Amino acid sequence: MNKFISRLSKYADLKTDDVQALRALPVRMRNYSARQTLVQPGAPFDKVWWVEHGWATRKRRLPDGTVQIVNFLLPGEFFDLQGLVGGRCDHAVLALTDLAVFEAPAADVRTLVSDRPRLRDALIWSGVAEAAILREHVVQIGRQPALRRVAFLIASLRRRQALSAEDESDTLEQALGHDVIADALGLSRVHVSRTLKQLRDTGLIEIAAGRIRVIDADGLDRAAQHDTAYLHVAGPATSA
Amino acid sequence: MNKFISRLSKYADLKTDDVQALRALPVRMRNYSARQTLVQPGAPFDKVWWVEHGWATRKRRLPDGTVQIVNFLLPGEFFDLQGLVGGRCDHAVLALTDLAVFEAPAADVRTLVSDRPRLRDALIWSGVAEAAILREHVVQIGRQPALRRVAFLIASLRRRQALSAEDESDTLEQALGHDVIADALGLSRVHVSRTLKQLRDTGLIEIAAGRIRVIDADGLDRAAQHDTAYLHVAGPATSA
DNA sequence: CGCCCCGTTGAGGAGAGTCAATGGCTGTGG
DNA sequence: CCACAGCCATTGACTCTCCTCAACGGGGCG
Repeated sequence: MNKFISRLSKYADLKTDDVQALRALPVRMRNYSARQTLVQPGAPFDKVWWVEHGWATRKRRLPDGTVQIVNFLLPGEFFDLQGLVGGRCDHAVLALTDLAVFEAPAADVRTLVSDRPRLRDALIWSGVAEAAILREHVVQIGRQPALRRVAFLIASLRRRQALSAEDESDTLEQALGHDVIADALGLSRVHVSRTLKQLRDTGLIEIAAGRIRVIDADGLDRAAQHDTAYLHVAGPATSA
Repeated sequence: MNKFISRLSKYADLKTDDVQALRALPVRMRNYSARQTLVQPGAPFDKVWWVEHGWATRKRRLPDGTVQIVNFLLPGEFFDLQGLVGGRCDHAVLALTDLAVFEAPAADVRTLVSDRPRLRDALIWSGVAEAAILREHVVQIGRQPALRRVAFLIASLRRRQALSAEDESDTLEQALGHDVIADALGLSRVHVSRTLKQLRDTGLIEIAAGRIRVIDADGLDRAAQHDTAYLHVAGPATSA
């Protein structure tokens, strides 16, 4: 719960009774192992989920077998506003690593949202932030060459993990296969390999045991032409 | 107001008092001419908007001058859940054609959302639907060749305009410049021209006075490998 | 009438994809 | 303890889609 609460706190000024209400939710923890499917496309949204530990992805498989990863789900991140309103999932959710998630019945969260405006706002913010990430993803894939896309992905994942982590590590806490990066960025595995080599050779990153370490964060942002505003890191606080 | 209300009605089972509450909003209509900017990047979200007539786009301009259109805004569509929670805009909103929008003070809509669960759900659905469109956009741009992207864009815009129109026309109600299509799909103007020619030559579409008419909707979907589920057309109704 | 915007068409080039072979690392079984 | 299999990253060679540059043309508008 803690990562989720600390993430939500960044989106709204939660009071102690809001936090207590969250803690009073009848949650259930579930564990998945890497590569396991959490949600099949077409599955109904009758629960609300969030990630406690490990990374997951939203992905779509096209008729010709190719895969596009639409987004990553990091610890503290909320699975979807759609959990609040039902419907069916238009994509799959897949564990990228060993994964621990909490789930709560949609009805209980709906009650929370009705009774507590601050929690409602925090959850809406969470949805707004994910939409911003999606928009940025469109921009990157649509208009950036491979080097910038890869640089961008690494820089943004590092920032996102910092959002709900205590220590601001310069290393991505999970190892990413080249095929994962390729499917996220619309590139081929081979070209991702070449591009990562380029980033290593220019001294921006380092890879050990599959885990990427950012050596020169500013250089990486420059390589990505990365504007950090989109993450809505500070949430409503910046709106003043 | 009518297009907005009829669109929201597709997302939740609004009662007459919900509709009355919407109509009681102190809205203000604004008109813009084509190419005018409605929202600058960085502008605060202190109002809630929706489109009554005409088309708009969300776009981002990169440091090197290239543009990526992130999404289109069609009549009846809601500008953003972010209007409910504030913050600043990470992209620009631009009138693609002459445009009429309604705006309402964020505070009034927030009250509505607090008091009326059905309206709250309808608005959240609206945000969920836009997120779905964004995900689909990522998939198309990431993993589809030019022909499929263009076919997809045309097919999906036609579907979206049908969502809040009475007549299900086979013609896109607004003319799209090739540069607009290019910026939406991450292609060059020249290549869009070639691709449209291909779609015309195979008898899938027809263009008169810049407006695209879909001749063979099924063929277009096949060309796009288009799965219509993502639009959440029927909203929660399909969740049963 | 002429300008300008926009779409069209052609030629050449660049970035990324595909195919394929190699090599390291890990896990497993003899 | 070693051999082998399988997975993943790497590298090379070739191909293809799409981009860029450029010229041309038609239609609308001043």
